Amino acid sequence: MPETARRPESRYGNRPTMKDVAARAGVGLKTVSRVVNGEPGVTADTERRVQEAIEALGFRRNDSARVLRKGRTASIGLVLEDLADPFYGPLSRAVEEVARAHGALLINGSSAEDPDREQELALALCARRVDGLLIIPAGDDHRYLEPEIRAGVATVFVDRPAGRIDADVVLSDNHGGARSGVAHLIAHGHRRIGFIGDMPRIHTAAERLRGYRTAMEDAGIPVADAWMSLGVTDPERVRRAAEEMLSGPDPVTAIFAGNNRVTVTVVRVLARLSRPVALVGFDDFELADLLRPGVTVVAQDAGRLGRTAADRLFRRLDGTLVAPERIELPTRLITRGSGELPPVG
Amino acid sequence: MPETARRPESRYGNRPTMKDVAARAGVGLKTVSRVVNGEPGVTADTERRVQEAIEALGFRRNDSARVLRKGRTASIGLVLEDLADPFYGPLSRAVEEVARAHGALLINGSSAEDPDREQELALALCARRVDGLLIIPAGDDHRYLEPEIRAGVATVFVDRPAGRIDADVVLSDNHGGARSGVAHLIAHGHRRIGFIGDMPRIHTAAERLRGYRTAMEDAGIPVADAWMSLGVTDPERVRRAAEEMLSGPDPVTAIFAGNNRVTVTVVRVLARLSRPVALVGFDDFELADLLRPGVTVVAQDAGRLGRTAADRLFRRLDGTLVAPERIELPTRLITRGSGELPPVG
DNA sequence: CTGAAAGCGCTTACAG
DNA sequence: CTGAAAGCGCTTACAG
Repeated sequence: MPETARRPESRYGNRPTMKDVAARAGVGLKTVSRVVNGEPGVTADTERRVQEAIEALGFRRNDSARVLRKGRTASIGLVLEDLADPFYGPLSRAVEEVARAHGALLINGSSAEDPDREQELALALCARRVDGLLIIPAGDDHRYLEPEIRAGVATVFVDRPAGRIDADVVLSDNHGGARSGVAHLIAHGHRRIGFIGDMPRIHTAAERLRGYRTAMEDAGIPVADAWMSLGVTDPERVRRAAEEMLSGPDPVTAIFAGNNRVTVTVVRVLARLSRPVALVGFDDFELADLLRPGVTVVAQDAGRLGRTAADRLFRRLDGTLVAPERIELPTRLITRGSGELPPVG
Repeated sequence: MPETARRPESRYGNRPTMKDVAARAGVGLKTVSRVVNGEPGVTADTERRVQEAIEALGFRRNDSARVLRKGRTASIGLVLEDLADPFYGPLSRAVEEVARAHGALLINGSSAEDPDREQELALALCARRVDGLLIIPAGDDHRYLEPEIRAGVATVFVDRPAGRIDADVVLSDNHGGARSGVAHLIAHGHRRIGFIGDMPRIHTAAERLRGYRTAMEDAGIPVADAWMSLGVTDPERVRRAAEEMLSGPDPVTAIFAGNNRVTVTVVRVLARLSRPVALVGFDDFELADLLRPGVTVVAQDAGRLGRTAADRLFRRLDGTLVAPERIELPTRLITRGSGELPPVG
């Protein structure tokens, strides 16, 4: 017969357990459980003795053990691109508030726009048995989540739709927003309009490019290849793209920037230019109104995106919902000056 | 004899367990465990059969159960003020990268600058048995953590020191940074300099005010009470504070802003003013260089703050460290124009 | 190379 | 009002 398994080398020192509390208070384990969880059916005197033992021992319930028995972890996961990006901070914060209202903890992680890392993170969260998963996808194939979803992990995609699986998604009207932003430039007399966006495999980038094309087509303006540049949002790449569009015999007179990272770099390029170039950016950003000229943007509400997705997730956890749905939130054009400059050159 | 306890109403559906995999593969539980964990001592043929069963069943190891047995959760917690604040995004991201390098997951939560909420969050993380805790404190009494720290939860404070307990802390040189920023204004001829900061109970706010006082004292300039305003960083409060200092018979000719939230609001107030007022802000922020004038700041490195604290936490988890230490990181004055304006009025 | 038994710290479902 | 037994899904420490 094997010896009693020795206690694992724990970093927690030897934390007291309910058993220890029970022994000290001279009661049964279940009574301690009742007191700890505020369940009824314990006399005031017994409760006092248990409380004293808890404090003397410095006991804190081990929620890992609790989770194992109960089946729900009261936690949800959020996989996003990069917490350092000002777009995701408010989004994550909004999700956290909804989670908190439901008594759940939020675990978020950054995919760094790497599909492998997205998968690794999402599955690690599943292994920790989060009740639900919010994903801002980096990749375009999410079949790896099928067993998890089938096993009951509520899943909602945010900002970009899932790839090759049917799932809830909450996103902004990227096509319509870009279209209206570009139409705004056209209305102010521009015809040679550049588009600088994120990598084309990213859904939002592709949709915004499509919005640009639609607006140009609506106005009957043929688009030159040299006017469109998609790629990483690294400042160096964006700067070069902008400079190319702005030079040569037929430079663009206006630029539509595909996201906040791009807009900021383009603003820097334009600031060094002697002639005025119009600019509309997708995504609002702090201080956009204080620049000269103020930067006209197509704003989306990151907080609302997160809140809406988290609400949907918890309704799924409540078992209220059935079929996956696509929820599209409107964008808003905010004019501040840069988008109203007339064409020059 | 009681019946076998029924399976709890799980939201996970009925996920397959190692036992199910073992049954399907026709092997013992331990063999499945070996395969899942990549342990040696399994023949290629057995391993293949187990892998097939895993895939057929859609098995994923339950890390909650694993954690319970092993004692370490491979996760750390980060309690910060507000994830939507651009200062904390990069800090959190830096911590995440260090955690990832150590194979740990990061759980972060916002205290919303509320001491009760900080405590609630920190203790919830302890109940989930995070291996370590990184705290940007909202409160000034952390004795509630004593039982946890004694039980082995590695704890490192970030940005602000712990209150009433002895613990590691990694912070910026708030006093020295503010002092140099104010000295810079004095060097440019200012004597009537205002200070607008966060609530005085927040350590960084108090230290930066102290730096302001030191610089003024160094220069032999007596400070008027009307020149100092501390409180919430709500735009309305800050705006009023700035406007008061800037009006009256003896208005200030320069303002030192105590953090990034304050700076942004002060910039807005100054933009509407007809006369130039000098400004130096604590904390750098995006686009500070593109404003007219560019905003001179005392910059701290949020990413480095997070990285340093996380490194320290993991060294504590390795058992390398003993006595709590205070690590102070230098700040850097970045001149961009607003801090070099001469006094007017 | 393989697996049965015991246990991690809780909760469930009972019985008294 | 109270508590003993069984079990959540794994890993540990063995023995074969």
